[in-house]
Amino acid sequence: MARQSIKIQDVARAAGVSTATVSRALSNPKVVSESTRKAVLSAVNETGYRVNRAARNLRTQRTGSILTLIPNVGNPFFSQIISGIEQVFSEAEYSVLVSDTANMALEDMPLSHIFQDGRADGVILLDGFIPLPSIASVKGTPHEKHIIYACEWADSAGLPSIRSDNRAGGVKAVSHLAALGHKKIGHISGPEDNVLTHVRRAACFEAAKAHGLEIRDEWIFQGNFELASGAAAAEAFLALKERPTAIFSASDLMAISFISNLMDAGVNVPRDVSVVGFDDIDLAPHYRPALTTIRQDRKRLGRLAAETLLSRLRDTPEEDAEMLRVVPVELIERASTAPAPE
Amino acid sequence: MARQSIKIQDVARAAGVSTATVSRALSNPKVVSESTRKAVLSAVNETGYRVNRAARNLRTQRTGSILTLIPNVGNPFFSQIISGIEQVFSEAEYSVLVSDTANMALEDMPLSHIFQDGRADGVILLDGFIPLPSIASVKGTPHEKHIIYACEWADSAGLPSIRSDNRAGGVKAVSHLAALGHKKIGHISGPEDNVLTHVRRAACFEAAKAHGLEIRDEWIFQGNFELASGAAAAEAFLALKERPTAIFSASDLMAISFISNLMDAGVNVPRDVSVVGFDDIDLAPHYRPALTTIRQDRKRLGRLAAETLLSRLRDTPEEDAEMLRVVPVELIERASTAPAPE
DNA sequence: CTGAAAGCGCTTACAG
DNA sequence: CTGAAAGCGCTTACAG
Repeated sequence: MARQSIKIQDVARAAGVSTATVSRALSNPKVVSESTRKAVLSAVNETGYRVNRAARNLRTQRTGSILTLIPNVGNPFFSQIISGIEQVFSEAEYSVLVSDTANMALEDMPLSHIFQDGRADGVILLDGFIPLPSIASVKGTPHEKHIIYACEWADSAGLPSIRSDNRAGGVKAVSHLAALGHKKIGHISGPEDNVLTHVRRAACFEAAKAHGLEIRDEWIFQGNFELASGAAAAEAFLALKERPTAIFSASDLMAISFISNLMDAGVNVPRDVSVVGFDDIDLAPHYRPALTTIRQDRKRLGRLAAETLLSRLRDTPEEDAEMLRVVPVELIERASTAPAPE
Repeated sequence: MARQSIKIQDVARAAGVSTATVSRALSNPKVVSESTRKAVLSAVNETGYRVNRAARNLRTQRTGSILTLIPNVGNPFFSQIISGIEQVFSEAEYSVLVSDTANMALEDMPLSHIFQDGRADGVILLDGFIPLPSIASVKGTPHEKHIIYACEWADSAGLPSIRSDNRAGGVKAVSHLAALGHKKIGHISGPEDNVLTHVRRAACFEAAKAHGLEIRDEWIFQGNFELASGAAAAEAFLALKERPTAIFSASDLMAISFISNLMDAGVNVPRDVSVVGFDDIDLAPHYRPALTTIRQDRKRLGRLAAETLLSRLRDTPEEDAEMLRVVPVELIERASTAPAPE
């Protein structure tokens, strides 16, 4: 129960060896003899010694931390992804830092600073919107390989990307509606500046075309993935002279508030209109009608991103080549979709 | 655009001063003359110098990080709290670490290790369930003052606590039901081992008594704050011979799945049964019936916790005395409550 | 297998 | 106001 902080010197003294040997016994046990290893370990226990990270980090030129850059920490969508990331990295003895890009002013803060400062050994970008000059600042540095995208991405950044199969998701959603006999479909999209928006919308159009479905410009409602924009889409939908019989929404949140507002106006889901969401949030099966949706496995996505970064930090050259990992998605049929009316 | 890392020595050379002066110009500008400060600053710009944190941390014996300990990082409930914490600390130039207590084995990991390791300068516990011996390990150390609870807590830990006014929430919920003329009420509680469960349930009983409401043991449904347990409560509710006309649920998630399952069985909310939730999650107004609930301001709670810890880290002795900060809650009347039947 | 010694890159008394 | 120097607590060639 020593009070003042115990340092490696104290352990060395207690074990009757040099500090070098203590250090080796702790971080590279196989190079010391068994007897000294035991002596060191018991001295460590006696003294309650813990390695000081600042000292180790300074010496080894690493930090033992990774940083996640998140567009909005308050958005519950990210919690499962972060959880997956944290799981993998805590097991690998890394600390996980979270930063909200909204509080960061990335325009005048190159990502290279994160490494120069010694804040993290690697970065996971959950935000496809990091300014490219900021990203470019690491090009040509040893840390170039230690930044990856998860979930969102930007093509021009030239960074590895772990993402859900957004295209397959859009195709599955629309094909499901086609199989139910719908001929006219609409779409609630994400915000225009988001990559996911474009991929999911393109997939929607692609599948609609493949199945010979009609899809008019006025049936595309621009949202922002959040609840309120589903309500706005409902308002626009209700004002339509001619309505589609089915909607593919690019997020569950928009789907839910869309449905609630349709129901309020006496339009029944799924009898009058079928709705497919995207995400499969925890609440989806508990909403009424239970939401048919495209499940993305966010925890798995987080874990996969973490494993990818980890192997790059450990410098496994084989895997470095892989620039894209796609996590499969799944159609979950529930009660918000039904055969097309008459 | 120098490639190899620039250190303070390089800046000193470029500015024609000593490293001591560079250091001062950067971290304590008022002690150097204006001319040298300018010279140093422009040398910093020329060279692209950034202070190395490991070196600074080692020298100053601090880390510039705080750690949040979370029972389940994947639970969206915490995201707003974390967001509030991150806002305050990023502004104060601290990094925020997240750790899931589920991955931690706190039984054999005293919290004091966090400080000994030099992982963080302070800790925010979002988990009321940290083993007391682990907490006790910091008693009597300089870091004793740098651990606080947010949201949950444990009375016996003797740590400062920032929390919502859970009691007032329970009282407001039940008083609202009483005002609507309900005479028989039930409660869906959290898990037995959680502090919030006890406070909210006690408040429920207290208010029921004050208003002369009947509340039977069989009308108390044990849940766990999560969606599935609301469905289980609904099943138990539907099996009752005699039912209460109103329910106070200790979380919105349980309230929502409770209502969905009641509706499935032909029991209408709010016509047959009124339901009040707790939390006011984003979805509450978009569910149907829109959920009457007790709003907790989770972001504010997070911010307040961060500010409290920050002032302790900065050693403002005045505020140290404050052991309890309670964030007010608010009844939000929506559509899931109505006057008692007949 | 082990130790003496250098050094990671800063900050801060101390002296002037 | 400024500089020379010590030292924060480790790890790791280097030598034996």
